Amino acid sequence: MAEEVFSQRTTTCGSLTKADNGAKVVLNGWVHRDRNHGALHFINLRDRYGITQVVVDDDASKELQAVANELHMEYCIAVTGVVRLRPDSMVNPEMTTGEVEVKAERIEILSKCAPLPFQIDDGNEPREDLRLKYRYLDLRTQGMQKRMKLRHDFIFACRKYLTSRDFYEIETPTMIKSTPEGARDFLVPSRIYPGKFYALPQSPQLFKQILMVGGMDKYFQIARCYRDEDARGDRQLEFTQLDLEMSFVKRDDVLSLMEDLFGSVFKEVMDYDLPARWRRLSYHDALNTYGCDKPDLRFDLPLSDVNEIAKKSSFATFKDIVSNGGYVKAICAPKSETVDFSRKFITSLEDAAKIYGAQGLAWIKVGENNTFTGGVSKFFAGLEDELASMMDAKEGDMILFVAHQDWKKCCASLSAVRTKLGKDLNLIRKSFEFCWIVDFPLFEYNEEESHWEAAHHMFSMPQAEYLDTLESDPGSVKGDLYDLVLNGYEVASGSIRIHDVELQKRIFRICNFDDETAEERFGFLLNSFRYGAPPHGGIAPGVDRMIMIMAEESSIHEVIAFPKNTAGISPMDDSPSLVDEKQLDDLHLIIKYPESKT
RNA sequence: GAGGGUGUAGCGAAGCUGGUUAUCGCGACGGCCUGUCACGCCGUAGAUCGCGGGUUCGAGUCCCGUCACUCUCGCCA
Repeated sequence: MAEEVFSQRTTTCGSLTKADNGAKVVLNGWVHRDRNHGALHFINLRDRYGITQVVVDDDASKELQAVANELHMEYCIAVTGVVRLRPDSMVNPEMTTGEVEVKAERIEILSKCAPLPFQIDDGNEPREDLRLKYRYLDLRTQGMQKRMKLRHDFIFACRKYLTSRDFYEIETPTMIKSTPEGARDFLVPSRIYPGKFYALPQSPQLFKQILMVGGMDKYFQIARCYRDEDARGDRQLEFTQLDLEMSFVKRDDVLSLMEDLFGSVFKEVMDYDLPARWRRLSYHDALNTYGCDKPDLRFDLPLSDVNEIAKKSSFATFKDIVSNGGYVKAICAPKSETVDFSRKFITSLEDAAKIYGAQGLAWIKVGENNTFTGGVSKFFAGLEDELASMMDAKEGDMILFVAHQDWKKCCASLSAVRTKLGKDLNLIRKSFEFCWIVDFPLFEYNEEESHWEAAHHMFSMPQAEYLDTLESDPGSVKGDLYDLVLNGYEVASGSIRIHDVELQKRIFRICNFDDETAEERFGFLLNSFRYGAPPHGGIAPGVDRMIMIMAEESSIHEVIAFPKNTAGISPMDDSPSLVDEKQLDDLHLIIKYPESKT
């Protein structure tokens, strides 16, 4: 190895204070800004820890002046010099190191920087694909540095807390057997066994259950999960879960552990005090009251059932839908100082509703003494006081209605209106509002394939009172399932699991897996249950989503070091990519291209 | 699979109902500058307006197609 190839730092760029006055130091870092006054140079030197001002004085040697003149932004340099106090009038209170500067005696250029494809930290954020292509530059920005720290702090705090509660961190395989339900699997072809494939796990579900059978009692893992589905702002094809599982627990043990965990983590990481216990809503109540199973509780605006009064109105559309067993729901938009309930605004709300299946959005403006104007007001003649009182509507408010045959579509459409109102009317409080959604239905009917399937997954325990009616009335069965919702995002999902072979088989059968298929697919799980399986349950918070919300971002890309774009491509390393014929041969694969491609 | 939005110099943007040489900020390059901290000042270069076709005397602008990115629906136990 070479001897000393560069002057190694004695401290970082965020640490010097006036207590260090007179100290000889070496700093390593990047040229953040370079202010050249001819004979006088100011260089803001940046590393992960902060920024320190380096000065090249007019008394500097010719050599030092020459090097200083050569510098450009993002050059990686080593500065040897002496810490000194800035003149009083030159102190920069904006910088933590603003009371001092380093008078350079020597500057070494460790690595030059090519002309930048975009500027770092100048406020003009480039398009995301460019940021992703040059992620190593993007990561140097203050925002990314801050979010990577938040991510580390969050994960470390989780590890620490769970360890204190007797959890073991255990890794499970990332090449496993493909299972037939849920999302599409990513497959890994086997070289040794032609035609056979591993799958990348969609979650460590079965393995963590088997860890419980193995007597590990309490387990967690920062687990990478893979699902081959289209991306969104809050999800991509590979993501990270804080996966955990516990033995000999009931639902409330898991819920209170999570409350304690995040209470501790939010305090430690953000100095934020969460309530000790969080609101619980049944799945049905969440849909009925907020229209969706992941309500944003940073603002209220509940939905109301107005079937009864709709029936009494003279509006044929509502009456028809109600008499055919459909639903009419309404929401009251509070009077706003900043937003005018114009035709244009109402249309924008209607557009939001239509995305989720609403045919239209009916509206009424409430005036003085419950006088109704506009929209469908004339059909509610004589019902003004009743409706206004039911909706708690006051002068200046607007009542909005969605009517639909299908309860879920009615809820979802009006929920979209609620969300838009929250944003547009500026009703969203700045806070972290957790809530539990519990009592999910265990099964949903798949119309296309004409059979029942698991609403979450097939390993969740039905609630005891439904054990006798699983087969006769699957649709009404509620499970010991729970979702954790934060600010309108689903951030965790879990359940108490089945640990009994016969019960598990009954669930498989209802989901259209005969015993033979179930044994073939899930035999290893069923087998483990034959050897003294403990009651167990768990949950898996999405790490990316949690940190995204904590960072007040709207895309998980902002909290993942190297994310894929929405098309599943990584612009930096250009994956996915073609491979050599030789590699395909080794894997016994022949590519069958779609017709449109070459 | 479907819909919306965006695409103008290395980056971020402006460019109105079509009208001369496409504008601004940052950056790059050259020069000046002793207390800046988004330093300042003077100057220079840099754009087939995503791509293809059409309408028109004339297209960055209008129309059709296409590609890329992005948001959303479907999908995501």
